Amino acid sequence: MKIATYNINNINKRLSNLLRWLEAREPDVVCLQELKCTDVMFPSKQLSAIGYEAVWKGQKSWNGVAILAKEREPVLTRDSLPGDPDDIQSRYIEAAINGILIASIYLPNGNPQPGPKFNYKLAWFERLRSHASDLWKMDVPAVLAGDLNVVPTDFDIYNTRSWLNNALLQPESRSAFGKLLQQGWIDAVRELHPDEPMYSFWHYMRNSWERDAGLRLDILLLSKAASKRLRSAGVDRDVRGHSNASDHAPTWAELD
DNA sequence: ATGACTCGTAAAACGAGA
Repeated sequence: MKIATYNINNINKRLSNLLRWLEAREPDVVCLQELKCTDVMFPSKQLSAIGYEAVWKGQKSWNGVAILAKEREPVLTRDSLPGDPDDIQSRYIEAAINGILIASIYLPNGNPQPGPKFNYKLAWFERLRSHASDLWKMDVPAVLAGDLNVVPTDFDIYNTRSWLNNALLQPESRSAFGKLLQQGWIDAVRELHPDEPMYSFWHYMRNSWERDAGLRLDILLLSKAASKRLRSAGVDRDVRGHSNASDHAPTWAELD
């Protein structure tokens, strides 16, 4: 069962890129982020036409998350992260598919820092830690997948020189990610590829793709029951080089 | 280098993204 996460950076603007990748790689489950469309604008008919059913939580202009499943109906379990009823940003959706609990996560970017956006990021991260802890205790196959907007270590970025003040590299962001690992969650791609950077994002600016000036931001965290089934993981890098591409590439893990 | 791309939105050579 191949489970992928892909920050699509506007699903309607890049629908042909998405459909092309789905047909080529045939992932069983796809967590999408940055839909950048309202609920009524989500292209469910086009996805259904190639065999993917979906649950989604849209928002005008920004954010927006979805979960797709091939030849299956995802069973929605939540469409927001608990802990702040006043948070109206669409950044979390969760569904059960074929016996696995799957979350699609678009963690706040947090720039500029310090400031209110960074405070929101850290507060959101703390809510995620709390919810992840509850899921861990359930001891079920679960996958937390998404754009976590953190560069976990200096090995996960081409060069830190121009990024030192960025919210993605701050010790507070890295510590918050570290707390998820301390709960026991396994970083699937890093687990199977400890010696390669495995970037998943290349900025549109400065010829980042051509220079392979990347960051590893898109991550799949596996519960104990899910990690026992981990067989392979990777990044579909070639997708980043296509015309009209998102600045992120699909990242995936295959479970037995 | 408060830069650089890309886009949505609206009427700002702007803001958000990362």
